[in-house]
Amino acid sequence: MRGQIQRKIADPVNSQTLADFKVGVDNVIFSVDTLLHRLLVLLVMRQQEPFLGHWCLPGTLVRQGESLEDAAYRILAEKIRVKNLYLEQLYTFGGPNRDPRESIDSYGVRYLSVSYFALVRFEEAELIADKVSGIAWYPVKQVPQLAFDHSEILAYGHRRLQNKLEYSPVAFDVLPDLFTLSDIYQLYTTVLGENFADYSNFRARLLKLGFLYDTGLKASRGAGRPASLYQFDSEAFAKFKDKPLVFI
Amino acid sequence: MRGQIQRKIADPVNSQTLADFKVGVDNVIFSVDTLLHRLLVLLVMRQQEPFLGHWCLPGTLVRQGESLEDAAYRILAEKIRVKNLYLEQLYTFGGPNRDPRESIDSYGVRYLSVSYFALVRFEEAELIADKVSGIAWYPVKQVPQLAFDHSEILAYGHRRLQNKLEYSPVAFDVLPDLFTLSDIYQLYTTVLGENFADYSNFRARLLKLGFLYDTGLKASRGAGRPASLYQFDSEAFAKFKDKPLVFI
DNA sequence: ACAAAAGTGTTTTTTATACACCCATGC
DNA sequence: GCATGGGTGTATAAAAAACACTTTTGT
Repeated sequence: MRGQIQRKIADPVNSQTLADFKVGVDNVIFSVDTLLHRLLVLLVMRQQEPFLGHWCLPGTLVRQGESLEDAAYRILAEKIRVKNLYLEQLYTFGGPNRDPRESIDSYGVRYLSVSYFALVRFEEAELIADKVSGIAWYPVKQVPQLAFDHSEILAYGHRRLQNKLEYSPVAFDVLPDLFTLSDIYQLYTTVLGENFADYSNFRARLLKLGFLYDTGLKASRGAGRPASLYQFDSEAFAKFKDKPLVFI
Repeated sequence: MRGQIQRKIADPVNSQTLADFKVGVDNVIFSVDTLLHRLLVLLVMRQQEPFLGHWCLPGTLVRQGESLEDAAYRILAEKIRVKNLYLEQLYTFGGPNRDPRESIDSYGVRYLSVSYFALVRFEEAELIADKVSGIAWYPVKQVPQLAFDHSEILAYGHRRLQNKLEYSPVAFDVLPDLFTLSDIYQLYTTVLGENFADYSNFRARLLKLGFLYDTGLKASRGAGRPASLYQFDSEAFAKFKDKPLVFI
């Protein structure tokens, strides 16, 4: 905050030492492939220097009149078509020398990244391939070294996802309208690992919360007993707003 | 991210529509007056337009070569002298029109604020009054309307403080080397309100964690039985790192 | 002696964890 | 009929919550 005006009035001495910033938004977009039991993150390949040909998180510059969150949604919409998603601000990375271009044009320009974290439904998400570009879902466990400090951003986003899943109902923003309890369970095990609770206890806890409505409909998927299809009851969930919630 | 260079090379069409940013850091600095049972936040009075004469959060512009966190520490050090504190990034507010100067010099310049949240020890903190200025601890419940969107930032910081206190040991960063269990209890009740747990249960839970060492020393403060003075044992605490922690 | 503050213990309720077992379907 | 996945129940352990009581000080 405080730009030219204050520099002239209040701080003429230090005016050269202030940093000028380019502000961008980078998204850590996760999805869960429950069939293959993999947590995926969306990566794009850089089409120009620096880091030409390296994978990185999808990012964009913020436009005039556009909020940071709008920019995050825009970048997401440019890369994938998806109806339901969860998105929130993650962290702001703004240290010096996080972008090699800072030294090149050496006007003291700094590159700041406000990162956002998103979770989308894998089965629904449709990747938008632009002409040239590389764009792909990468299993989080197999992500290569990323451009800039994006590996660090991704690691931070991964931790946030795990916490979010345990303490808030993000999963339901990403599940289809009708889903089975084991759909949820698969999602949780994939993201959190196998050691958090067995199916039976997970089930009991979730149902006791009372915001899952059993439609009576059944889903038959190959062998085994057909599962009940549930619906998220946002009215019944409303009373949990503000209260801390543990889902695992 | 991506500034002049990319504008010329990759996106000449939209170059006018991109926003330029002034980046500042604003701190929400809390302290707890356990004697008067009040949660306090540090406010300063603006010395220039816009919002001349209004209270706001202490903030600063980021300098060349200075990280965001460095800037946050610098602004804190300019306002108070304090040895122990907890500080972390809070949130980045960067929507359009959050600063009236945007419309004035209308070059499309945007004012972005990376906010930091800090907790310091009230008894130890010494306010640094610069020549003219107003600077004061305000009870959070009695804070007036603040300049810019700082009321919103404060509200966000307040929520974060409450969560932090419940789930992490921030309190111990702010307690003196030797403290009594009721010191901690007072701190918790002041921040979280009176309805979280009674003293007896709070005590039992905290001691069971095993990282508080009873020095055997006693603190006698007026009437009543003298309290044992405890010490935070960071070695014994180490095993709780990474694990989720609930303190209330 | 008694009020005030610290500290201990006990009882009840709730929640977590680990299982064992029954149910409905496809092949 | 049996493998496969869905669903229920139970027994035990641990934790949370409520509250009664004892101890040690100052006055």
